[in-house]
Amino acid sequence: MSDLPPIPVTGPLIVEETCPPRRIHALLSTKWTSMVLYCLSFGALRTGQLQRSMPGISQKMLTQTLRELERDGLVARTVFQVMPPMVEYSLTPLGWRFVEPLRALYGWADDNCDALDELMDNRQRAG
Amino acid sequence: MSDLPPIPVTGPLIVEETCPPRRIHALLSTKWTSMVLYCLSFGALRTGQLQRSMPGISQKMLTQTLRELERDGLVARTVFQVMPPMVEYSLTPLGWRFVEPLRALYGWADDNCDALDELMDNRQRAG
DNA sequence: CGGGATCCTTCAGGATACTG
DNA sequence: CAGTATCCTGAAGGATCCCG
Repeated sequence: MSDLPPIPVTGPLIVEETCPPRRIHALLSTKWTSMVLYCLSFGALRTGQLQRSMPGISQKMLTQTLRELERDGLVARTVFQVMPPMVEYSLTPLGWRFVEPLRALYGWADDNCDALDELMDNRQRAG
Repeated sequence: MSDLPPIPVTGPLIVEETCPPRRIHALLSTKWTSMVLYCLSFGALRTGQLQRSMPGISQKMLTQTLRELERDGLVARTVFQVMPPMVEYSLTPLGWRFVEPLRALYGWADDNCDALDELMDNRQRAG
């Protein structure tokens, strides 16, 4: 909760299409990616558990998100050869690296509900 | 870059629809909102400057995003009665509060390009 | 239980043209 | 320069059904 004074810049700041901020935003702006990573940061989870952890996610979007995270090397998929089927998802070392900024962001949100409330109040009042 | 060991939980973690993490995600998941806030955190900017700061943004989306941020009370709009028109956008005190987690996130991205690169490499290899 | 395949809806967001 | 108004489409994402 520091003061964060404006940083004086000599020239205008340019946020290029491929700069790190834009890239991390592209990754996290999809609806469920960050939530899945966040949930898995509390421990490996089975598909059903994961779905129940995120009320509102459809079965299709859950699988799709997991497939993408798997492809990106952030999540590992472990299949247990039993009946009925049992699959477990966990973070890879690379995946763990992305947890740090996520926890920071969501931790901030938890600690600053009042800011979020204020925002919603303003939105209400405006229509 | 700490270790971030998994946090043991007694019951399953549930990320409710209205919990702070989901709310901050909803705000930042729109395409330009976070970038506008980020840019304005380096100083007040005029419309044209702002547009040039974010290559790729259309004039329509810029205005739309600014209107929403204004409505939410995160951005202030100052009109100077001159010809040609001159309008300046800046962060409100509430807006400044959201800059902290944003700078943290984007700062992390800047410091961890290699993680982002690794992710993209994995994605390429997978097709 | 996990998940593939389809179909369908929505709407974010881009392109364009016009006003003051 | 700043902003509004249309038009339009691509793609995200939800519902559903079926399979091992």
